[in-house]
Amino acid sequence: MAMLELWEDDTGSGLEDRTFFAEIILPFSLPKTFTYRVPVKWNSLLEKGQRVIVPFGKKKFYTGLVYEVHESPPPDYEAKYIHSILDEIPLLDKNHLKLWTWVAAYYMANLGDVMTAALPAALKLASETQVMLHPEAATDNQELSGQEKKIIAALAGAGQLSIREVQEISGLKNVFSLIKALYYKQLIYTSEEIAQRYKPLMKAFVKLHPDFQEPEQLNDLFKSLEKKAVKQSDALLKYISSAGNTYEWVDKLLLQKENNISAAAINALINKNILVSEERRTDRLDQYANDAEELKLHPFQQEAAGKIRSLWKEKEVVLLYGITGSGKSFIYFELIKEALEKGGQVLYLLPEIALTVQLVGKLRKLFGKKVYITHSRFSDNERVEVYQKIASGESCVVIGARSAVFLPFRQLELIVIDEEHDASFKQQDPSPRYQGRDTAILLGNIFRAKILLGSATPSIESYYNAKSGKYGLVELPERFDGALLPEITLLDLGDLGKKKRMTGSFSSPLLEEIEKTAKNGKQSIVFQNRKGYVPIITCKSCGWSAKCVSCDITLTYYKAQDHLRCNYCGYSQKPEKSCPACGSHHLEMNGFGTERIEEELELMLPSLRIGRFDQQSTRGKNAHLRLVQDFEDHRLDVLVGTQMLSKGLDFKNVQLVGVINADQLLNFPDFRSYERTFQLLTQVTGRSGRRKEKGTAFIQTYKPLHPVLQHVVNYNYSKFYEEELGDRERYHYPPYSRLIEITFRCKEPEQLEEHALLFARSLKQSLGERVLGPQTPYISRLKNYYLRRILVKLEKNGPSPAKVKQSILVNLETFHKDSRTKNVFVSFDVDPG
DNA sequence: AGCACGCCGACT
DNA sequence: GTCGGCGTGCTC
Repeated sequence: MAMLELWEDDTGSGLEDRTFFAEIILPFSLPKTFTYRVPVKWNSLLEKGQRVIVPFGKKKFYTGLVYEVHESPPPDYEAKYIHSILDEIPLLDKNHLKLWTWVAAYYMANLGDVMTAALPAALKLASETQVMLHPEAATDNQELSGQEKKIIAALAGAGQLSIREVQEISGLKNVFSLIKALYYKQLIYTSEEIAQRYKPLMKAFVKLHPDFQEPEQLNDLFKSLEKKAVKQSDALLKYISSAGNTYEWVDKLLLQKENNISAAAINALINKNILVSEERRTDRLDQYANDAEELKLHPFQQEAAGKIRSLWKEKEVVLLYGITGSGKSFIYFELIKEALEKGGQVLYLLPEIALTVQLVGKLRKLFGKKVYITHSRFSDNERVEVYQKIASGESCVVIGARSAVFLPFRQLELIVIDEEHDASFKQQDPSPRYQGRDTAILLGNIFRAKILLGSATPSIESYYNAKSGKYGLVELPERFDGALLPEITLLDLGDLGKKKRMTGSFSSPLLEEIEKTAKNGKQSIVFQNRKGYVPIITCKSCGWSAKCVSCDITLTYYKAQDHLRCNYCGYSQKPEKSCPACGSHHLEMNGFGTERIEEELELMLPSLRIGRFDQQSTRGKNAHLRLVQDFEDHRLDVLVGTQMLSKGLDFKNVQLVGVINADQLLNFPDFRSYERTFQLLTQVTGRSGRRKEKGTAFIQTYKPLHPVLQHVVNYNYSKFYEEELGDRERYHYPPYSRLIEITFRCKEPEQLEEHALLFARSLKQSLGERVLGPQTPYISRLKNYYLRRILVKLEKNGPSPAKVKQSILVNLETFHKDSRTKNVFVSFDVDPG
């Protein structure tokens, strides 16, 4: 434990004779905080929001966070002592703890889950078991297995190893039991050590020794070096030219690289005490010089910014609704500039950080060094540095995905949430399952910061909030620079089929237009929202179809790799030659994925250069960028792709967008499907046409009268919204509700069915209309279990999640007593809405 | 997250 | 007969 800083005794504060206890959050999914005793010497030192090291379990030590300090000793156990304090100044203040508490309660997560999500891994230190050879170990006269000998040998070589390292070196699987055995034989001993995980980056700097700074002395020095050490004299000269005549500190590596001088020459100068060297702490974050580009707004953008400013006087949140290409970003930039001028911090939230190169570049040109980014791709050390920068209270803009809401802001002035409707603001998988957008709004409220939501296709809930007056609304109905919106046409697949005007997936009008567009030197985008070659393989004689062994989802066939894969879990297998159910060889490929569309198009229009843009074709490190570049530089005429095409790409020369089949989108079994379809089609078709040229978009469909498609064609967002909301209310899905998901799990489907139905009935008696289901979930099977789900809506003004959960649990208990079903398991989760 | 305890299958 | 699989439960 030598690495831990120990604090000085704290006597004379008047608190010496009192005993304090602290509620500590531990970084695991545990339902409560744990009570630890505060050593008397830290009575006045310990504060809420500090990180501490505490013993937990039999021997481990973990980083915990002080949630509360009080004086009530726990009644039925002896509290352990806090081992040490990690932050003298609390890392988090009451604002952040308020956010954590809110997230945990609102999304039914544990505080530990929130802590795990909120703190960079390098700030969560934990002890590791170190293994050492016992000094008096008599290795020779003991009977040891080969595996044990291997471990002893490894330890003899290294002296001390962590269990992890032992595992890596020995390559053994059962290290833990072997170490235990060796421990009992008294051949080794163990201890717990806490490793510092954040390592500051050290850089060497050099400077001319003060003894040589006078001109005559320097002259003498050069004279003596010129004869025997030409390289050194040269190096010294280079140093002087970059350090200037005040002989400043110069980055040693940079000096070497830029002037092509060897490390040996500089080291020799250091050894001779001609140069002085010093290791200095530097940060890893990109530091860009401020190019100080002037921000110029068009009058209509000025006007919109003005409207936003005045709405902020009454409302915390403003929704900026502007179609693709309407110039939203410059309005963000203007408001960011103002926030920075006030000395505040700005959070710029984006759904996914991957496709933001253009944005980051622009922000750096405008705000230079004040721009920081956080990524999931950033290293632990880099994340800690961004975290510390924000915690220092420095005025800056941080660009980040949803988890950036947990950064330790001090002076938060503005939050911009771009592409507000995007589903990836929702964290679905590990708890806390939270909606990043809504959490950001709460964060803004806590800090009294202004909040700006932006989208070309707002989510139903935000649009509703804006229309109902909860948020301010600013609309940009026109395209920037007077550019025209594309003309969207629906092509009736049924009708065109009857008239024999279809070739494979392509209707004649679409095909002709693609050809014409290429001839005119313009580009086309073909949108098909399915990966792979075919999404389903079925048996013609018995109806069997290839499904994933664990997910109950049909397997997609990928032609390039000649295998079937589950798009949900990634399971893959070789395609069957005959039907495994009936033995028939009549296996049929149904439907079209991007691979197959690309292949068809290549056959029909062989003279065109066609590319494919989906997860497969963009997998490699730079494949994605290269493909985008190829298309941008017009080395391709057509780009076939999935919904990846809708994300933030801006192709200037695209004249035509073709949607292969809109029905697939309309059939997606999810209650947000129409909204998503509307958004996706609006975004994709919006990629067509720029500047003064009007674009064209064709949507092929069997349902040309479908209201969603009609609204897309007419750019009729409000109308779409009215109908959609009406529908949702009819089906008891208000657009903004969170749902408690009660999942029943059982190996016997009949038993599960019966159990879930009965339970839902009894739950409906106490909770009424809020209970939905049992649903047939999209994934109905998981490994060898069958799943059934009951949903309970959580209304904004209804009882709290905890209360609702409590009444569900009470119900469940009585239900279990009555029905005696023991092999049906129940778990709880939240859909963050 | 660890780690202990406890109960069933394939092995020296 | 035992090792070792992971399901369950506890940690202040």
